[in-house]
Amino acid sequence: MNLKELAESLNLSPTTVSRALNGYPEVREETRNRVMAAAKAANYAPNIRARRLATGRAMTIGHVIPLTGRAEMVNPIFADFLIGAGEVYAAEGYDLLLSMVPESETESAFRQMAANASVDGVMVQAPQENDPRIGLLTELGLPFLVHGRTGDAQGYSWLDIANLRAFRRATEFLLDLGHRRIALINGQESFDFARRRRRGFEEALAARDAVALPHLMASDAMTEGFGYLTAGKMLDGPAPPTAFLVSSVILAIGVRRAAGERGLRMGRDISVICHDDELSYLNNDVGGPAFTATRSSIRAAGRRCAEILIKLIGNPDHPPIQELWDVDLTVGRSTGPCPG
Amino acid sequence: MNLKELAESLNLSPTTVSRALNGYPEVREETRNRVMAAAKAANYAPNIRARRLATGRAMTIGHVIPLTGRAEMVNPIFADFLIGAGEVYAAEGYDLLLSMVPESETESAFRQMAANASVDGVMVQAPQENDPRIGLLTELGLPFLVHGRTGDAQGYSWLDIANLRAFRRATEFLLDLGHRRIALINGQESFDFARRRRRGFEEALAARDAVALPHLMASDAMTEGFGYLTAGKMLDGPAPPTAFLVSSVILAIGVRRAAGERGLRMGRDISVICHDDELSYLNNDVGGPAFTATRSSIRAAGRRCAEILIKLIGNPDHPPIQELWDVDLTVGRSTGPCPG
DNA sequence: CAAATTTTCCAAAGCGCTTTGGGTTGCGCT
DNA sequence: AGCGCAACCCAAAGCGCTTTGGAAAATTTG
Repeated sequence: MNLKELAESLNLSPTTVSRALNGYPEVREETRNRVMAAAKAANYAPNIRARRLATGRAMTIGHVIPLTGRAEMVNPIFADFLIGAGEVYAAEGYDLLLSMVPESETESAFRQMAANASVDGVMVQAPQENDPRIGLLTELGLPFLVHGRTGDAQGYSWLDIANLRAFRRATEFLLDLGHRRIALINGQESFDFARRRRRGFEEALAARDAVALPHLMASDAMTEGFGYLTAGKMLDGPAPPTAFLVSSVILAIGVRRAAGERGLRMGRDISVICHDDELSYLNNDVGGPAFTATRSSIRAAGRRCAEILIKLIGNPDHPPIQELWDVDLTVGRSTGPCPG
Repeated sequence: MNLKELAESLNLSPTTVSRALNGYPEVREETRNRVMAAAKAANYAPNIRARRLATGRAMTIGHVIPLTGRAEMVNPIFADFLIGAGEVYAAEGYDLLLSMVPESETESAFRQMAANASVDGVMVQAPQENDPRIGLLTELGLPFLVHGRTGDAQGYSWLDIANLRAFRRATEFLLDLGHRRIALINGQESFDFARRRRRGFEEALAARDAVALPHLMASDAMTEGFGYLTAGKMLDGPAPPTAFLVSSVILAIGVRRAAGERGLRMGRDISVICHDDELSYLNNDVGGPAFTATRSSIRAAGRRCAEILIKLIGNPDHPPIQELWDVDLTVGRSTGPCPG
C-alpha cells in the first residue's frame, strides 16, 4: 500500500493525502480525519526512503566508532552513552546509524556522509589532542557535537565534564587524608579527558608543594587488566603508593584485585578514588558506595548530547553550544587516612 | 555532483555511467576506467537515498534494543556484540540501524520496519522463553537471526553457545574438586540462556545424586552489585557455599568483592567459576587466567551472526542456519579443592 | 449581488538513482 | 556483400514521496 493507492481509495490526490498525514494546514479537518482513519485501517506507513529522497533529510544521526585494533578502550563507556542518546533519538524520530570504521578511514567515512547527506549530523566521542575530526566536520559543514572537548574548545559545540576540577578535588581529598605517595592510573593520554585529569592531579599536588612521582603514574587503555598489573607493580616496587587515583571503575576493580591479592584492605591499608561513569551494570552504590568516586552519568550525557545535536541540526547556524558539567565527589569505603 | 551531471561531463548517458560504476559487464573496460577516473576526480558519491529508493534495498540491518527500564542487563554484552557485528556490516557495505525502543513498542517497531522495508534484516538478541519476536518476524517475512535460541529451536536461524553443556561441565569440575555446596548466581531466568545454564547445573548435580540447594540459587540482572550482595548473603547465611558458579565475569567480580571483604581467598577458601564473554575490557588472561571460566567471545559471535544474517538476506528462502558453539573451560586461579 | 478573499484541493514536476527494452556499431563468417 | 552476433551504449520509465503553482469551491466583503 502506497500513497498513491491510498489516495485513490479515498478519491483524493496524493498531494492532499500527504498533507493530511503530515499535519499541513491546508486541508479540511474532516478530510484529515478521513485520511488518518483510512491510513490506519490500511496499515499504511510511508516509504521512508522515498520520503528521504524527496525531502533531502536523512532523519538519521551518525555515530562513528573508530576501530583502532584496541577499540576496546572506549567500549564500556560507549554502550551506556549510546543507550542514552538512542532514547532521545527514538523519541524525536531520528534513526541512529552506527558505523565501525578503521581509524584510518574515518575521514573518508565523514566525507562520504557529507557528500550524500546520509546523516543530518554526527556525534563525536572521545576527542584526542587536536582531533582532526573537528576541523574536518566544520569544513564539511556537517552539524556535529563533541562529547568531550579539545584544543581551545572554541568555535564548535561540545558537552564535557569538568575533568580537571574533578581530579584536582579528588587529589586534594587524598592529600587531606594525609596521603603523599599517590599513584595516578589514567586512561590513554592521547585523549583530552585523560590529559585534563592528569593536569588536575598535578596541580593539586603542586599547590601543596608536592610533585607527581613518575614511577607512580601510568596511562593506557582502561581495562581491568591494566589496572591490576599496574597497581601490582607499583605496590611491589620501591616507595609504593598509599593511595590510587584512577580514571575508571573498571581500572579500580583491577586495583582492588591487586590490593586484595596482597592482603591489603581498601580504605584501611590503601585508598582508591576513581572516576565513575555510572555504568549501569557497575553500580557503585549497591550496599553503600564502594569506591570513593568522582561521578557523572555517561548515560545522562548521552541523552543531553542527543538533545543538543538535534537542536543544532534543526538550526544549523546556531552559535556553538557548550556545556560543562560539574561532577560530584562521593565518599565511599575505599578511602581512609594514610596509614602509619 | 550527481549522476546526471557526471554523465554529461563525460558525454555518456546516466545508464552507462551507473553501469560502469556498479561493475556491470556491458560496458567497455576503457569507458569504465574513464568513468571511474572522472568520478574520483569529481569526488562523486552516489546519493544513497536515491539508490535505495530505486533498488528497494535498504542495505541496512536493524538491531532493536528493547528498553525495559533495566536495559542495563544486556548492556555489557551488547557493546562487544555490536562491535563485532558492525565490523562485518562495514566490510559488506551494510549500515547498522540501532533502535532503542520501549519493550512494549518492539512489535510495532518491527511492523514498521517490515512495512516500509527500512531494513533488510534484523538481529534478535537475548531471546526470552517463547520470545514473541520470533513468531512476529517470521510472519512479517523479515529475515532475522537470533543470537541465542528458545522454544524448540526449530524453524528459524540462530547462533548459540552450548550453555547447558558448559554449565554442566563447570559444575562437574567443581564436584570433582570435592565441592558439594555449590551456589548458582545466574542471569534472569526469563532468558533462555539462563534457563539452560541452570539445567546444566542441576543435571550435573543430579548425576552425582546431589540436588541444587534453593538457598544457594539466585538469578537477576547480571550486575556487579547483584553478584556482590547475593554472594555476601549466601556466605553470611547458614550452610554457606564453598563454591560459586556464576553467569558472567561481572557477577564474578561482585562475588570476588564479597569474598574479599570476608577475608576469603579465591581458589583457596572459596571457588568461583564464571562464564566469560571475553569482554575486551575485562580480559581474564592478564597475568594468567584469573577466573576459572567457560568462555566464548561475544565479539566473535557478533561477527559470525552478522555474516550469517547477511547470507540469509541475500538468499531469503535458504533453510534455517543454526550454529551451536561449544565453549572451552579455562582453569584459572579462582578454583581449588573444597577446603576442610 | 458581484468582487475579493480564503479555504480546500489537485496536476505535475521533481528528488537521484536503477533498470528495462531496445538501438548502434563493429566484427567474423559464409 | 550481406548476415548474424556480440559488444557497447542510450532513452525513458519507474521507485514513492514532497512541494510548487495554480484552480475550483466556499466564504466573506463592499
